[in-house]
Amino acid sequence: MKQANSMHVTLQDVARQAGVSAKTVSRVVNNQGEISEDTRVRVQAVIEQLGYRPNYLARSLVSQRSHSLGVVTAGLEHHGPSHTLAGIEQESYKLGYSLLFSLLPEPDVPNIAPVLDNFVARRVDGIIWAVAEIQNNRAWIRPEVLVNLPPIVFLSMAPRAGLSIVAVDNRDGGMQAAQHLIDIGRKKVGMISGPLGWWEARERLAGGRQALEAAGVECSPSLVSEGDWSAASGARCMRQLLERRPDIDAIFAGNDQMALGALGVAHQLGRRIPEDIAVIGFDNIPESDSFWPPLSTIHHQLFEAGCISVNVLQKMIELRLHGRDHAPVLPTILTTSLIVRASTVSVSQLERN
Amino acid sequence: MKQANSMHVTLQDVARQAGVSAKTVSRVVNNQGEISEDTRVRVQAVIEQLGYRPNYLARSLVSQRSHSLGVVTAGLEHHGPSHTLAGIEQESYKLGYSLLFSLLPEPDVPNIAPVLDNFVARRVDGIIWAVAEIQNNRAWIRPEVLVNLPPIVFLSMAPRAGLSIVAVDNRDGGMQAAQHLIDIGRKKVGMISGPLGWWEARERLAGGRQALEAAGVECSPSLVSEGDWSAASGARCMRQLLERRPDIDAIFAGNDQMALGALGVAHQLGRRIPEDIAVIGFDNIPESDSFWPPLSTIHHQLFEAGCISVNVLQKMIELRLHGRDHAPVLPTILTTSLIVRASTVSVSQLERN
DNA sequence: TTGTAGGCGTTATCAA
DNA sequence: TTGATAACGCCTACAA
Repeated sequence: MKQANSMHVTLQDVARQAGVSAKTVSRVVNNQGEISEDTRVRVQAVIEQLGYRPNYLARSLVSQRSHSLGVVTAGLEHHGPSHTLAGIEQESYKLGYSLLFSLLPEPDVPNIAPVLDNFVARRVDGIIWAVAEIQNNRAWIRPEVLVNLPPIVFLSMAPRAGLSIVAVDNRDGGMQAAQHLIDIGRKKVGMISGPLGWWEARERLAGGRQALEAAGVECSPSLVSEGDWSAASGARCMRQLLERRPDIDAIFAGNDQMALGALGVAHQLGRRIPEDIAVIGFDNIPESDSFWPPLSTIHHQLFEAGCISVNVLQKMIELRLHGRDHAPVLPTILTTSLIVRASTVSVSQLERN
Repeated sequence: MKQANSMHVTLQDVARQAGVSAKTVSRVVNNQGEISEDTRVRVQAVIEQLGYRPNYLARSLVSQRSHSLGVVTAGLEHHGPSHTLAGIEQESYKLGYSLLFSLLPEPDVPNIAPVLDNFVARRVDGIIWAVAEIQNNRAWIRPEVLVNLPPIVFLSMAPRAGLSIVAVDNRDGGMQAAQHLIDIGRKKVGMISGPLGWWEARERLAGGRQALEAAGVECSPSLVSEGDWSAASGARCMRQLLERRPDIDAIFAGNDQMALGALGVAHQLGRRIPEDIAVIGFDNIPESDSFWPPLSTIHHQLFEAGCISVNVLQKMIELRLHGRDHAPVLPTILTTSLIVRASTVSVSQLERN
């Protein structure tokens, strides 16, 4: 007799009640194998009557697949990570995976072993590493570590042999931003970069530099200031830059928040935007359209990056299942696009187009 | 002989290699029971040599606890949900729970059964419902449904008998905001509310109304406009309000984004902030400090709400484990605080304090 | 201090 | 079309 205090009805309970074997019930539940319409209906009825809910833990134990993915991320309060996570979740759901979710307190946690161990212990089918590349926080990525892990996809890092990577083309985005400032005739472009420990910040800055140099526009250290992504730091950098170089006629900020801070300082000092100083950001956060004035910026597809990473991972999982491991992996690079608004081009000019 | 193609080393493998029983290895792994230092060291060595990783699925199967929590949320791109989720994650990690994560595509998905079924199938120990209360998207919360579910904590909804609820005091926050505008002598307060299908939006608006009425300040429908939380909608509402009531001398926006939109329109129309129009928001998003001018707003503790919800849930889980179910549950209501910045009080006045 | 037997809920294999 | 039996990896009870 089954224990009465058990909260959950089991396959066995259903089988007994329906007068069939456990395997038969299993077949009904999984819609698998040939079953007489007769018994299938009868079993189905008992399932509903008893309120049977399958136990995926047990199923995973025997099938050696958990149908779950581990996701590691950090800085959810920022625009990028949260949008990427949303994409990851949606695509995972579509493909029938559940998400096991780990949030690092800081992006450069020294010891990530516990997180990975937990994923392995719970037998996730794959892992998505969605933490920004900062300092040497990817030093743990070594062949001897990876070999004991399920398939992994890395988001936002420089291409690297043997790794599956999905990234936005930050460098090209930086080039587009600077090029736009050049195109509207600016000659003294100040750059407020993100923290240079971040790969993405370095890329955006490098892209900006590249465009300026190619156009023969000044690009000296006195025109660059390093922020920390926050609006407050953007304001700080803006003040510093204007002090050093009062002749600045344009600003390329590493993200929209810092651009917001720069705008505030410009207002405070009575500089007209865009007449005196043109400002462009990066990210195209929803609010940037409502800044004063509306902010020109670089749009990139974070949500899509999340979706793609899941699909790539899914393929890797399938490959491993079929024994064909270590198929050559190509990095996926997503392109960016320029959004022109009133912070770089006067309203009258915008309307003319 | 153990299959060679198995990716994972098992307890048995370790036991064989170490020349002990599986149970002994288990004891070492779980640090439980008395074991001679001798064997413990020997077993530990084999564990590391073989790279043994315990299988939590199997452990959960027998122990009837998964040490995982299911979290349902929506609208991660917004400030509130992402911060709450961060709090939930951090606290869960501290208490040794992993997070199973579900993101609803919209806050009012008609059929949430699949999400709950998945959680049950994976035998989560508890569930946190962190979806905003919108329209009747909580209609599914019925006793006959809840009884088949593990313990659940609900975030952000009106107190309701028999449910564990953690919520911010949006109404009091709304009162604080309006009271501040009254305190600085404003007589014509326009209100830009969030979408009125949202419980939180209604509460904030109701709080504002309550304060205005109590102070004998006008509070007519012509002074209220309904946005959708977005900055763009804030701008739209602001224009509408100023058209209807050119005499408006203050704005209470239901969140900081809409306040941002309102600020933009004010600039566009040449109204001085705060001299002509004082503006206050709600949420205290990080950027609000860098708006132009810096935004007065209502701060609330979303991260903490997440932490608390996990602790409440943990207690419920413990109770159920000890057979004492259905202990009386009290709603946890978090207080808000007023942040005064230059959008309601002139800079000179701010500095005087 | 250590080992044995049995079971957690499910699926795979092979017979019937 | 169905059913017995044996895993899956681990833990609890009870013995030794």
